[in-house]
Amino acid sequence: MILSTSFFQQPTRILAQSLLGTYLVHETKEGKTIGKIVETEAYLGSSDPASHTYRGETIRNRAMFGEPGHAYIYFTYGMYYCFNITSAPKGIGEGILIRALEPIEGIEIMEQRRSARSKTKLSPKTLANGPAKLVIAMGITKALYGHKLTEKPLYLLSSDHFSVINEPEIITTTRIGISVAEEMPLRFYIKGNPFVSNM
DNA sequence: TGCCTGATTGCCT
DNA sequence: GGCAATCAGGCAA
Repeated sequence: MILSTSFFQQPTRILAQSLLGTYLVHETKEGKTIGKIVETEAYLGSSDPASHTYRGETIRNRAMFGEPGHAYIYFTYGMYYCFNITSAPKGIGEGILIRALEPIEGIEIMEQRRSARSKTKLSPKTLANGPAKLVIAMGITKALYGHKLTEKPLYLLSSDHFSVINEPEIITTTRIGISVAEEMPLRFYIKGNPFVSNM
C-alpha cells in the first residue's frame, strides 16, 4: 500500500522509526527502483543546532517548513545530494534524513547509476548504504525538491507490501557526520541489517 | 581494516 | 571566507 498523508503526521522522532522497514519507490523511464529503508536520522527544528532549520527558514530549507511527507533534497560538499522526508506540521522545520536502503528491485539500474560515478567494486551492500549513495542509486534529483511523497513517481510503500514478518528491532544511536549536538540520540537503524551505513 | 585527505560548489556568517 | 547531515581512493599496519 502507498503510504498516505496521515502516516507522515506523526511526531518526527516516531516517524523516523516508523519509516524503518518501509519501501522507497522511484519510477523513471529507466525503470522502477525500490529500496527498503533501514537507517534514518531525525532533524528537529529550533531545538536542534544540527538541523538546517535551526536558524529559521531560508530558500534552501523551505520544504522542511512545509507540509509533512514531502521531499527535502539538499546539495552538500560541492557534489552530493541527500534526501529527506519532511515532518511536523506546516511552519515547523523538521525532517528525516534517509541514510541507507536495502536494494529490493531494479538492482541493475542502481548498479548502472552508481558505477557511472565510482570505480569501486559495487555489491548490493554498498549500492545504497549512505545518504548520497542512495540518492544516486535511486535516481533522485533536485527536480524532486518539494515533491509530495504520496504520489508518483516517488513514493513509499508500507512495510507489509513485501513481507508479512516485520518486527524490526530498532537501535538508537547518535547521528553521523555532524559537529554540533553530537550527543542527541536521533539516529535509528534496523538491528543487524547489513545494508546500514558504517557497518 | 582503518585512518586521512582531496574533490568541488553553494550557502550562511 | 569558511565550511558542509559525504564519498572514494590511497597508504600504513
